[in-house]
Amino acid sequence: MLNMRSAPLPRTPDEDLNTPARIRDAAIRCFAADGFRKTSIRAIAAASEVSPGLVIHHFGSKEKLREACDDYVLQAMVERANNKANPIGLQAIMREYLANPEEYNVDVAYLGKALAEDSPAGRKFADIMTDETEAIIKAGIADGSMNPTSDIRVVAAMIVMTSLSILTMPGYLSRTLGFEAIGPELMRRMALPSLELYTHGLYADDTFLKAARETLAATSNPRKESRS
Amino acid sequence: MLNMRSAPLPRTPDEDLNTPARIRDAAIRCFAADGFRKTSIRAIAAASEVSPGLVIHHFGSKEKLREACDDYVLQAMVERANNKANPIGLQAIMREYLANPEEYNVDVAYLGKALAEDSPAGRKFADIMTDETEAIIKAGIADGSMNPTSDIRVVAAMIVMTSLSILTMPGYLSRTLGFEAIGPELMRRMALPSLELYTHGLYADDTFLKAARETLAATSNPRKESRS
DNA sequence: GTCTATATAATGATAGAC
DNA sequence: GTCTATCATTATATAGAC
Repeated sequence: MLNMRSAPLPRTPDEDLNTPARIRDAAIRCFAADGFRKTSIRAIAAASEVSPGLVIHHFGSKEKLREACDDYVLQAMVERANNKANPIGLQAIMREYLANPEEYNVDVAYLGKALAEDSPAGRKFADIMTDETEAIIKAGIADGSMNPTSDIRVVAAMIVMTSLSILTMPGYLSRTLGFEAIGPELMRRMALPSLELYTHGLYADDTFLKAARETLAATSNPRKESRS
Repeated sequence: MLNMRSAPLPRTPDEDLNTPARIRDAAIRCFAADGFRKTSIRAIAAASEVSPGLVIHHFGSKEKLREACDDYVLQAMVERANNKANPIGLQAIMREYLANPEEYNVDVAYLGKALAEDSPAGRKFADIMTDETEAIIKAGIADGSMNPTSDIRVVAAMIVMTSLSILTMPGYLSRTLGFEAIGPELMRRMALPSLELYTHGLYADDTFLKAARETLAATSNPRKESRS
């Protein structure tokens, strides 16, 4: 049922890798730690213990190296994502975090930076996640396990944004909750209250909702200044 | 009751500003558009129609210029934030957006980049917003308008993350919902479903919540490997 | 395949004329 | 106050030896 069996990644343990792969992995670590823009070819060369020239020789340019990293990380993440069970977005990522301790964090951090920098990999990941989330919600509403909504896509986007925030603003979250960093402990603390929120909602009654409905109805076609 | 009266900002309309102020405003626009790191002194100089040397002459360094921009934007935002009414985080920002059309977006975009780049202004803004949100939730629970939770701080963090995502990932949100950019229309579309989510929750029953409670209870003190 | 050396460009910051 | 010119650093990328 769960995919806790397969290791975080079949990513070959250490340095029985060939040079391009070692450079790529070092680049992924660098990009994950400092972001693409801040990371220099020199830093990647140092991290992979080769010369800066060799990095370019194998990948052509920093941009092409990024593409290689994007592809690699995306494939790894999507692979894992496809094994995920029901609970939506946040819970899914939480489970992943809880299940896999380290190693996994590199890809997560990489995507976090990719999302924050709005790079191609970040966009693609967000889009995939949104579509999947929307499908899950649609199915949930159909089978009665989730509440209907006036706009599934918006709900999917909101849930995805909350989930992705854990990746794009890990410093904020850990600081706000008093942890040193994102990790199993923090995730465990969030598990229950987040489910409570998604189960019971925040507002105790329909006051705000009704008010908004009326406001919107009134504002909906509010006699725009004459069209002519 | 609402603060729609006061203009978006008393920020003096155009260029009856002295040079440092003009440079600062141009820098804010540049940082808001491209982020701090990507923006060069030269770009700011061009945008404010002065020489690169003058930018440094007035602010000492790019970092000091950033601090000046941070202070200015933060003050403007906090000022507005203090006028906000009840509805939590997301709704508050939505209202701001709906009330103020343009001009306001510069500050919002600035903070979005600041948050994405994890700069001092972004941190401070997020922290302020979290504390305020937590206080509002606490009060809401006390007066019965909001549902109790096992961890107010976590709920506050989640709501803040969702709200801030609109700032840190504006491209994602508009793309996902099929808009050209963040704006009143998009905000209007989100208003109702987000309130529905915060009012009724996503899950139709307690299944997941109960399951999580049991799992956590079982995992809580799961006989860690002997402590010795 | 891998390195060293270097070309080329951009950046933040300084110096000094006006 | 404002500019021009320039320095010093850093960056990506290239060239050619080994």
